[in-house]
Amino acid sequence: MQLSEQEIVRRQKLAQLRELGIDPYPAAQYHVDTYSREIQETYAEGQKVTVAGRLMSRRIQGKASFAELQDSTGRVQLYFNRDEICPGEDKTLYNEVYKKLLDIGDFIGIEGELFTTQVGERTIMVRHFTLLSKSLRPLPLPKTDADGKVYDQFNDPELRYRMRYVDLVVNPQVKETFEKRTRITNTIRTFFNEMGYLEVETPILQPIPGGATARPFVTHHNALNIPLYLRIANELYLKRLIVGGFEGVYEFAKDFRNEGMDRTHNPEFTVMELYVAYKDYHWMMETTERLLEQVALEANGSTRVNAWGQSIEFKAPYPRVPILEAIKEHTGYDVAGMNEAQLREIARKLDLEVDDSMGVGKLIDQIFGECCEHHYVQPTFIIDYPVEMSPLTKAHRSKPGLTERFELLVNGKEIANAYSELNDPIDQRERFEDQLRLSEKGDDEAMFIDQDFLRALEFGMPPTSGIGIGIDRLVMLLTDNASIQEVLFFPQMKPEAKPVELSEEEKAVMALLKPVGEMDLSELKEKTGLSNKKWDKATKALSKKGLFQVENTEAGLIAKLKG
RNA sequence: GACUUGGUAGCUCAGUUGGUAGAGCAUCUCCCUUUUAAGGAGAGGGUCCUGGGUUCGAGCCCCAGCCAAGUCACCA
Repeated sequence: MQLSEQEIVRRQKLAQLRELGIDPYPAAQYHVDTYSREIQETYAEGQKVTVAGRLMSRRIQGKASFAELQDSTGRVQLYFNRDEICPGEDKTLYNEVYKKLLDIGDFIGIEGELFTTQVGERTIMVRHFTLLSKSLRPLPLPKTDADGKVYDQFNDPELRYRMRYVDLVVNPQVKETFEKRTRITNTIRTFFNEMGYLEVETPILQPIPGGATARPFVTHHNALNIPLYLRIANELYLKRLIVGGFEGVYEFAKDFRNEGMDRTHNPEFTVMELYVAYKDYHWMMETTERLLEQVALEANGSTRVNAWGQSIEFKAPYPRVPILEAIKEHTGYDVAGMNEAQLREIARKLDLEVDDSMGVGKLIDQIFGECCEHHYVQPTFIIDYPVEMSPLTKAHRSKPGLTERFELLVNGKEIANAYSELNDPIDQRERFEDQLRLSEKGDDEAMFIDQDFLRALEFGMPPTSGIGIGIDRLVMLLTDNASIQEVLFFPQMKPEAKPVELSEEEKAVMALLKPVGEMDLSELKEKTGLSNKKWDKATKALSKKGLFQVENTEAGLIAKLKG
């Protein structure tokens, strides 16, 4: 491993600490009795405190020094004085250990007393300090001046996402985003728990990926020798639980979709799905607007949220707009009752891209998505979707061809999707068969037929209303982040390329093989002039690194370049 | 997948028709008892993303590739 100068220096310090009899990674627990935030909030002059955290900055001035300690709640200033720490003749602990062998980023424990400096900063007078863990890599060190101007900010998104641990240490606002995320999910849990609904867990590995239209990830179960899919939704399992007699069930589900990645899509993402028996989609709209009002309030202290340059008011109620009226309003076309050919004609007039695999549902979805969606900035329920784009939704009680479904749009983005669940097993089987025909036409997202789910419906499911809320996008909205990567601790990234280091022998082999690509094995060996042992070692190492492989062909053994 | 922009020291960034790689912070050495983004003085630190090409000479120009961000497409 290639070490930078600073990393080498820190390793040397590690050795020197051990020579002084100081364990840089002690095993014993360190009893903390105070957090930095408490010191700022409930300061008492002279109070004895024990704190622990990372050393984040130092200003050494001879026999005295100021430093900053960062714990899980924030930062507090430390004052190190040589003669306080080393009352006797031996000044090693200050001069050597503190000044020379500690580094920014090290975890230390501090025992001391609170006092206020002449400049008015609340500070700990250090009496004893304990090294708790030595840091071997230098942290980036953003600094903020009195005007709030930030210097040397650690802001390269690639580095921040790949090394989220560093991002969290040096960028407090990043930590706040994730703390807020947990507050949001806790609020939702409390809300549903208080309504008496049960939080459940359903399979992530599914033999049939159902409940949504999307491309799944496929994996394989060895013992059963069958393909399994990572779930794209958990809807069909939660409905089985309603069949089983639960009044209301919900799950925070990680779903997986094998699709592109951009600032609003990660291959794995979180959806909260809720199903409640004996309810319909009107009830669900009322529940949803109450829920979001509560969530916004607890996340930000206000029902009004400023995000992406918009001021969004989450106070209930939200308008209900039928999708066909939205299309009529924003395009001028009344598409109610149109067939596939007519819709395709309208889509073409609107300069939308369409292809022959698109059925009525997808065409309407396309028109709405392109021409209408972005108009809905304030929370709005778009309701009564055509049956063709809603294969799991109950037909509308009074409007033929439509279903009892709504999507909640905020800032032009879909935040939730909900409906009165289809519980007619015969209708459901026909809808699945329609999907199968779409699939045969080339729509690779159309749904599979889930026979077990149909069997469950045949035993009878009460009238039920269900909803799915995209948690990542909701968190983005409530934390004013434009990218999903900012609200996921570890967003998916391409793997980091590992630097491949080659020995002299391995280089010699590669040098001969690289210009030709492949070569007779024994000829290659002879040309390298390596001993048997060295040849064996070099080629094995190269194949392990994925650069080289041997193929057994009719013409004999052939050495080939790989990768 | 397409286009645009970027990749230079641990971090943030400069780098002029193509002519010996720079700054601030961090690091190291020395000096310094209540400071505040930054105490003073000095020193060290580089695969300029990778591989080709043009050239006497490439961080810079050309080609190919890798990674990222943004926009679009795809995708609820």
